[in-house]
Formats: sequence, structure tokens, C-alpha cells
Amino acid sequence: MKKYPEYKKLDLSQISKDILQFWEKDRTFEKSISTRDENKPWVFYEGPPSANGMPGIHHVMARAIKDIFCRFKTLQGYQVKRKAGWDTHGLPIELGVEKSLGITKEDIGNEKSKKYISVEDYNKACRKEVMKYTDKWEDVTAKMGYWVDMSDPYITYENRYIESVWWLLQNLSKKDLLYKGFTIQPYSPAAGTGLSSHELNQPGCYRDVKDRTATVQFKVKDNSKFKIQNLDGDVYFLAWTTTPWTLPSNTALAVGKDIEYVFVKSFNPFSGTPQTVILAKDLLNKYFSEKHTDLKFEDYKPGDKNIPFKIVGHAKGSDLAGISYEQLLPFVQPTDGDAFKVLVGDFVTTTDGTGIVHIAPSFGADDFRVAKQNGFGALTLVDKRGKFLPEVQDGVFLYGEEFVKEAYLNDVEKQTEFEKQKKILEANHKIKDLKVYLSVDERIVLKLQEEGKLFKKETYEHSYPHCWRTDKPVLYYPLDSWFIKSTAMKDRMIELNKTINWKPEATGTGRFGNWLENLNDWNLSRSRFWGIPIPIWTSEDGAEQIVIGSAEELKKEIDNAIAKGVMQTNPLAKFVPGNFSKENYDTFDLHKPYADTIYLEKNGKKLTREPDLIDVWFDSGAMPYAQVHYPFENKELIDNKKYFPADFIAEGVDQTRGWFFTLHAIAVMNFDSVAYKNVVSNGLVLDKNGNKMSKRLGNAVDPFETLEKYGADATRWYMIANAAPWDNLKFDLEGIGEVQRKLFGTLYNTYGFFSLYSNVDGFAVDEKNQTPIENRIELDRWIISKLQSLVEEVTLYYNEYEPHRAARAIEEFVDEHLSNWYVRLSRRRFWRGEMSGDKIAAYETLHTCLTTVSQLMSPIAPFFADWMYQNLTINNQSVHLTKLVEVKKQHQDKSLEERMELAQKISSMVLSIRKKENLKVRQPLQRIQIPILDKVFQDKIDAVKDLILSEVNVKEIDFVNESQTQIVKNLKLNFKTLGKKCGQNMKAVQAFANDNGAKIISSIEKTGAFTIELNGANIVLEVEDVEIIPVDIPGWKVANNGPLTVALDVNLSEELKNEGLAREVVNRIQNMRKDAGFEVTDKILVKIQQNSELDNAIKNNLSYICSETLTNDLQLVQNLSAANASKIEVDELITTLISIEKLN
RNA sequence: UGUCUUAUAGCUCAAUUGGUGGAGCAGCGAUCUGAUACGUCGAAGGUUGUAGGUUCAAGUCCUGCUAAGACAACCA
Repeated sequence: MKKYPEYKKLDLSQISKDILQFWEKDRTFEKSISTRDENKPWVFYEGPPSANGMPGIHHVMARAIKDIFCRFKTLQGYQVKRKAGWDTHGLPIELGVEKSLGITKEDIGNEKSKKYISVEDYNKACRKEVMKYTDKWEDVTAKMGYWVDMSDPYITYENRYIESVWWLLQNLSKKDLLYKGFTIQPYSPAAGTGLSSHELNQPGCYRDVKDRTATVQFKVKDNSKFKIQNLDGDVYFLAWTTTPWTLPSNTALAVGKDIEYVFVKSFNPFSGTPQTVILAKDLLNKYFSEKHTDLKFEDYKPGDKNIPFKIVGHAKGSDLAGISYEQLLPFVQPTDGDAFKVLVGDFVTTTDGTGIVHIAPSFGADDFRVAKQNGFGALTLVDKRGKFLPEVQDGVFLYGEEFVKEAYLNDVEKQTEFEKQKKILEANHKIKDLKVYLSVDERIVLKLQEEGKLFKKETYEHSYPHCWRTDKPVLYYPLDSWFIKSTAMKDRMIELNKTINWKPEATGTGRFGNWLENLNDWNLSRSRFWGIPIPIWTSEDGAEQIVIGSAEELKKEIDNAIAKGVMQTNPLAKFVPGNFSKENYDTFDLHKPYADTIYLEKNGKKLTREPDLIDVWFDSGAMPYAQVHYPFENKELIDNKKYFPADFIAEGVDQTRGWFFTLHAIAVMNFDSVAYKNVVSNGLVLDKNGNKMSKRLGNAVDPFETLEKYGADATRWYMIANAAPWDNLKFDLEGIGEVQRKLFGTLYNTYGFFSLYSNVDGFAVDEKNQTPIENRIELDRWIISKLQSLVEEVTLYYNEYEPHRAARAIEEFVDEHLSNWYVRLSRRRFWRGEMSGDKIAAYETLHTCLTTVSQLMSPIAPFFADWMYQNLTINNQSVHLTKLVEVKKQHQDKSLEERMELAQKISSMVLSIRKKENLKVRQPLQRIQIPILDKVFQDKIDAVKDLILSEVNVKEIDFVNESQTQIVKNLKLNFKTLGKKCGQNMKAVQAFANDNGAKIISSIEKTGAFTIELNGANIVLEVEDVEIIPVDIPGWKVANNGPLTVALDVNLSEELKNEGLAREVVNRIQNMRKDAGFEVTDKILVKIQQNSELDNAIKNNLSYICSETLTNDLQLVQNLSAANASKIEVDELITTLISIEKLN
């Protein structure tokens, strides 16, 4: 006969360790896959973490979510493979290496540098760095109970992985979705490199700088378009810039479509020439003081500070579009596209400037985009060193070959330039005595002023990004890049996105949906060192190009190149095509610098590899295919949709435009399919005050410590139950403690209770031969019914990816129903008397509840659930290998559940009256009264009467109605039905009802209706429109709760008093048994010193006392020596001595 | 700056299609217990971030604002 294990105390941490050991020995994870039908797969993709950082508590949360659904689907009988993966490329890794080696980008491959490191060594360091914390990750994965196969992970730097990525790119190229273009990117001329947004977000990169800004006049070519009379002089657009050095590269002006513009007749503030300017109406008073509205044009003399002005015309931005203006600084003409016209830009605002934006497509991302959309050309009159091209030359104000930003010059250069400027400016009488170096911006402004094209100049302080290495301001500069033409597939991506089940939905429709609507082409290029090289080789003239899609192709092409004499040896010489072993693929390296030493040949031309690496996001987005080395191996898994798309993925919401997008984009563009059907985007883990966790602030929670201290189950449960996965979680260790006490403590005790008594009885559940449910008592059938409802509910929540609701439902069941009602009320059945049918049924019922709960909770609390399940069952099979129980509808009895709820409520109300009246539960009372308004209600309570009576220690329940006693009733309106009926009269009806409650109640009770006359209309209140609630029985002690009212008879007869005293005695004896350390089965001898106040109570209840306390012999004695007995206070007034002895 | 999310008791969260705000924890005061680090009972705690709007009726729908966060951008 099986004995159920008993434990001294709950140690969740130890349970985790024990079960983990069991899993390893039992190979439970492997079994959970191998025992499932491979034709019933449920596909999960693991988003690869980067092992160059330590795992944090947020990883535990994110991985718990993944684990929950994989385990749940396994319970449902699906086969869920989980291949782990590592993300190994990218900037954070490069930065990590640079930090640990104490080097910067400039040292890499630069032999002149003191800290020179070859690209080869650098990449070796990266390869090592990236797996730095692999063991920590494996450790936390095991300890938190995350089941993922780490024995054969996909690793993005491995050649087989890279080969699949290359194949995908080649495929895109074949579909004509790959092209070379340029984008405007932050660029550091001093460092000679582009900067990523990550680098720009380094602390201290954005700094306040003072710049010379200018409001500039662009002369309209043909005034006649405006249909405005009497335009004196020329008409100009006003535009403001903080970077006057970009003005020579201006090719367009942008206006806002719906912005109102005005034509203002006035004078040029510097030259005094009459002119008309155009600017946004909202910004008029920034340039023309309101005080000057009344100034007369006739009175104005050039040089006057107060300038008269007059609005002579209006236009909307859209009206201005297409108007041509004269080039501002005609150093160079654009060679391609349209130029020097007004166009509409969605980014134009009236928060500052003039509402008209100067567009230099080469030096601003918005500028570039809007120019491209409108087919405008660009001028790039600055080179990569940050200097003007030689053509931008002015005889007086200089420029050509000058740095455009003052910060790029060193002191010596500045001095030389200053002397040059002083000489020429003074010679041309522009400035009398130049004292300091004038920046390019300042001198451009001077030139414009000279030419009558300047309207206003000022210095302006704003924040501007700086290069984190050189401390110099960055330029936005057009850089060559390779693009994926994702815009071409935009509509399809939007369409397919609508078939994806997003949790929460708003992330899919909102954040992700909007992102797709505004999709730009995907910039693939990264000018870095550690990543997958772009597999494109181009001839110098750009005419010939080869896109490589496999190692085999590359080997062949190199052989060809050798034959044609552009290569000497083949780095892939040892590689055997068709052999997919790791060894074979480790005979070469596709990374830099090796890739760059490969030259190919086509049509007699030598081809060189495009120097860039691909965006690491492409790496991870390619994982569905690359993890199985598609299409070189496992072709059918993808093509036959066996392992694609995923049924489920989950990552942080920060991945919306990261992994979620790249997976989607690559799948849509290559396979015309979604990459995942269900996606959960989880929120962040914040500290308990709602701040972001960071090492710097010292508020980061160490996952190892937490798991060790609280165990994985409580930690996981807390994180899942506390917030929806997509809400941010305020992580508070105290919350884990609470979960530990409340859920796990309660379950542990419930199990302990079960094991204690079934072992005492030598009882074990015979799973195959249980008492039919219909033969069990109401309480049993009730908890079984509740359990069915729980199974139904929890299954639904898991299926809907709402684990927090599943967890909360389980918590409620365990605490409210199982422990604090079922077990409490069943206690006596377990520990009294011999084995009986009822006792067996009680054991079986509790056993079923506990095993089912273990199953339901096992996805969230995998260790504890398995521990409890295995304790309860005989064959030591893991709960994770079981099949989920199905809802047994035939055991569900909703009306029974309702009845029981009434019993719980009534009990609680009676207890509350007792409390108010200071009557202990141990004191029996004679009766409670329940006013009843209908028979159905009475029947319901009648069915649970006995439970209530024993729970609250009362002898009887009387149902009373109006004919027997007076009942005070309240009226509550049902706004839901009445609202529709009354509409506007609702308030009046409510007021009427407040004053005439009694009238309405009696009418409805008699006739079922009550008519209110209001403003000539009749409103008929019917039964469904009101709720009639009994609230009081005059002369009784009552309590009410919603529609329920209970009254308690608080009179005590002598008999009741004695019974109460007897119960007190029982309680004292029980306490003494407990203190003496007796077993629950020990029989005892009790001696009580006689006491006139007590004797009758004991004599009249002798058998009760004896049976409750397992007393074989109770003696009332004259004198009990205080040495052998305890002094006992039975109540405030009665004290006596009692002794107990164990009988053998 | 844009897109999106969130804001309810001291804390963590609930509140069906709009129908008149509830739990748990903590604290206070009682109490029960032969499963209990449990439970039970009581009082207290709220202008539902803020200002408007729609409606007979708004925590819920709409708009503005404030704060926090994520992502994207940083521009004239």
C-alpha cells in the first residue's frame, strides 16, 4: 500500500532542486517531446538572446511566458519542439569587446595605431565575447524550469546559419527586392564613420550648442501666379535654418499642406528695399512686431529699426506647392531631378522658424525623403572630411575646402584661417577690424546679407548630437547602403498581419500596424566588423555583380576567379559541397576580414565584395529557416509547412519593430506567408517603484538569488499572476513571499492534510475504482463541480494566451473553495470514525482536486506541480507527461454552485452578527431567521441548511415571510432595463422611486407592476426593472449583503450555555493534547477538578466531550494537584484544573 | 517630435454591450484553529491622473492636458 510522503515544512527552493534532478535523470523534457505525436506539431520559435550579457530577472519573466504555453500545449497532446538559439552579432558585442580590450574602432585594422589589433584578432575576440555568459544562461534556464533544447542551439555566427541567410538574400535579389542606394545617416567626419542611433544615444552625446541661424529670403520667379495686386518689389519665401552651411546645397522649400500663409508687404531690414515676403500666419508676429501694425509706409527710411508691414494676401500651403524660386547660392547646379520649387512636407510645423523649411536633401533625413518622393535632385557640396567642395568658392567670403563646422578645426588651423579672413574681408571693406575667426555659417550669413537675401540673423541654442569618440558634432550625410525593397511588399505585409493573433491586440493593429503603414525600405548595411558580410561582389564600374547564395556557389566562383587570375588560392578548398557536417563547415570562415580577401570575376572584370555587413536584425529574422539550415537541409520542413510558420512566439514589446518585424518581413517577402500565427509581446519588468531596473541604479534584481531564495515556482507564479503579460510588472520581492504563503503554503497544507490522514487510515486512492460522483455527498459534488468549472476556465485562458487569468482562477479555487470551504467543512469526515463510504469519497474527492490542480498549474509552477502530482500518484510519472483532463460536463452543477455560494454568504453574515454581539462561535445558538420572498430561494437555502448550521454553530433555520413577521424592504432600480424604457425621464423616475419605495414594492409584489405618470407619459415598472431586498426584521439582530438578509436569535438558554461551556472544555483539552505532543490517534484519560459552575455542563455533554477528544475515561475529581494538572480558564469567570494522560 | 501603452484605496490588481466602483496585501482593532506562515469579523481608506465633451447614465466612449514607459526620430 502506498504511503503518501509527509513533510515537515514547505521548502520551495528544495522542491525545485529535487524535481530538477528528477527531470534530468528521467529525461522528462525529452520524453515530453518523444511521447507526443509528431503529426500533431505545435511550432514554437525561440527568439535568440545574446549571451554576452548576464541574464536578468526580466528574462525569467519573458521565458516563463514562453514556457507556459509550450508546456500547456504539450499537456494538450501536441508535440512542441523548442530549439534554443544565440544571437551573436551586433554592436553591443563590439562595444563589449572594445571595453574589455580597452580599444576603440580606430585601433581596429589600423596598423598606425598604438593599440593596433587586426580585424582577424578582433573578430576572434568577438566570437569569444559573445558566448561569455553561456553557462550563466544555461544555469538560469535550468533553475527557472524553462524547457528549451540547449544541446543543439542555432548560433548566428556559424557558417551554416550564415549560408541560409545568404540564400535568403540571394532569393530577395532574384525577386528584384535588393538595391543599392543611399540614406542620410549620422556621420562623424572626424572619425570617418557612420554612427548608429545606439551610439548617438550614449550619455552625453546630445549637447546644447549655440549656432548662428539665419532667416533667408528665396526669391519667387514669377509673381503673376499669385493674383495679388500691387506687389511692390520682389516676392520672397522666408525660411529659417540652424545650419547655414547647408544653404548652398538647397534644392527645395517645404510647406505644410494645411498651414495658412500670408503675404506681407514690407522692407528688407538690412537694405531697406521694398519687398513682399511669405511666411506662416501663426508666425507673423515673430518677425513683424504687432506694435508696428500702424506704421505708415511713407514714413519709412532705410535703416529705421521699426519697419511698417501690411498683409496683402493669403494662401494655404497646398496653394504654394509647385512654385519656382531662384537658387539662393548658385555655386553648383543639380544634375538630376527637379529643383528649386516649393513642395509639401508632412513634417512642417509652425512651432518655430517661418513655417517654410529649407530643404537640403543630402543633409537631412526628412529633406531626403521628401525630395525623393517629389522627384527632386540633391546637391552634396560637402565631402566626407566635412569640407566644402572646391566649387563652393567666393572671392571674398572664401569657403572652398573649408571645414563646414568650426569644431572640426584645431587651434593652429583656426589661426591660419583667421589671418586669411582678416586680410581679405578688410581689403574688401566688409569688416573694419576682424578680431576673431568667423565660422562658415557666419560668413555665409554675411554674404546673404550683402546680397539682400537675409531677413534676420540670431544665435540659437539647441541640442545637437556629437560623436561619442571624437566629441565633435556629427553631420547628417548621405552614405551608400544596401536596401531591401520592403515597400514593394508593404500591402501584402499589412494583409498578412491581419491574420496574426496579437496579444495584446493593440500592439498588432497600433504599433505594428502603423509601422507597416509607414514602412520604409529596409536599410541592410552596417559599416562594422563583426557580423554577416553582405554576399554581393561588384565590379569597380558597377556594371557586373554577383550575389552569392551558398558556400558551394562561392567555392565555384572563386575557382573561376583563380582560373581568370584574380585570385591565387581558394579559402574554401577544403570545403566539400553536399557535406553538411559542422566539421566541413568549420574549414573556412565567412566573416571579415576573410570575406574581403575574396575577389570574383565576371565578364573579364574583377569583382570586389561590398564592404558592409548586414543588419543583425536580419540574422534573427532569418532564424525560422537558418536554424534548420534551409534550403540546404530540412527543405521539406519549411516548404511543406511542417516547421513553419510558428504557432507561437513571445518576446518583449520592444521587439515590435525588431524581431517581430524582421520575422514578418522576411517571411512575407520570401515565402508569402506569416512567420507566426500567435504572438505575445510582454511588458517590461520594473522595480517596485516603477523605475527601470539598471545596474547603475542598483535596483536590478538578481535572478539567481531570487530563484534560490523563493524557488522558481513562486517567482514565476508571482510574475504571471500579478500583471497581464503585456503590462509592465512592478517587481517586488515581497509579492513573491505573498504568493509563497498564500498559494503554495495553502496547497502544501492541503496536501499535508490529505497525506496525514490517509496514511493514518492506511488508505490509498484506487484510481480505477472510485466512488461514483453521484453517490457522493453534496459538498463533494460541489467541489467537483467547481473543479470542472475551473478546468474549463483555465483551459480557455491558456488557449487565449491570458496566463494571468488562469493563475488567478487557480488561486481563487485553491484558497477560497478548496481550502477554506471544502476542507474546512470536511475535516470531521477525515478524522473521525472508521473507514466508511463517505470517508473514502472524501479522500477521493480531495485527491482528484489536488491532482487536477497540479495539472492545471503545472505550466506556471512546473516544479511544485510535479512534486505534488508525483506525491499523489503511484507510478512516479511526471505531471508534464500527462494528458490534460477534460471538462466533465456531467459533473458540473451550476445550481449547486449557486446554492453553495449562498451558504458561504449566509455563514459569513451570521459570523459577522456573532462578532458584533460578541458571541463566540463555540457558543451554540438556537436559530437564525431568513426572510424569504420566493419559494425557489427558500429551496436553495434549504438544501445547504446543514452546512450553514454546523459552520456557524446554530441549531435551526427558520424561513419567514410577510405573513409571519414584519420585514423591512428596500427597492433597488435596475438601470439597465429601465434606462432603455425611460430614456430622458430616468432621473425623474429615480427621484420618484426614492420617495415612494414602499408604494412601488407593494404594488409590484401584488400585481407585478407599478405605473408612474410623468409629463403625461406612463412608465410601467415591472418585476425585471426592480430588485426588492429585505433589509431588516424589527427586533432581531440582522445583517445584509446584497439581496440576502439574515437574522440571528441571540438568546441563550441554560442548555445552550452548558453546551458552549462543554465546547470550551473540548477546546482546552485539545490544546493540552497538542502541547503534550500526543498523536492525533492517542486515546486519553482526563481528570477535571470539580467546579459547580461547570459540572452540569460536563455531565450533560459527556459523550460529546469524550468523542471529540478521544477520551476513554473522563473523571470529575474533588482535588487535582496543581503539579500534575494545568490551570484552565474556561471562560472569564470559571477556572478549573485539568490533567490528561495518554492511555496505551 | 511622432506612434503606441499605462494612470482606479498606502501597495498589487478587479469591475460583461456605458447601468451607479470590489478583492488581496500592508496598517489598526477583535477572533478562530487537532491541516495552517491559513482563515474569519470589524472599522478605516476613493472627486477613478487632470480639464472638457457625448449620454437619462461615463472608471468604461471622444478631445485636450499632465506624468511614466516602449519604440521610432531629433530635424528647419
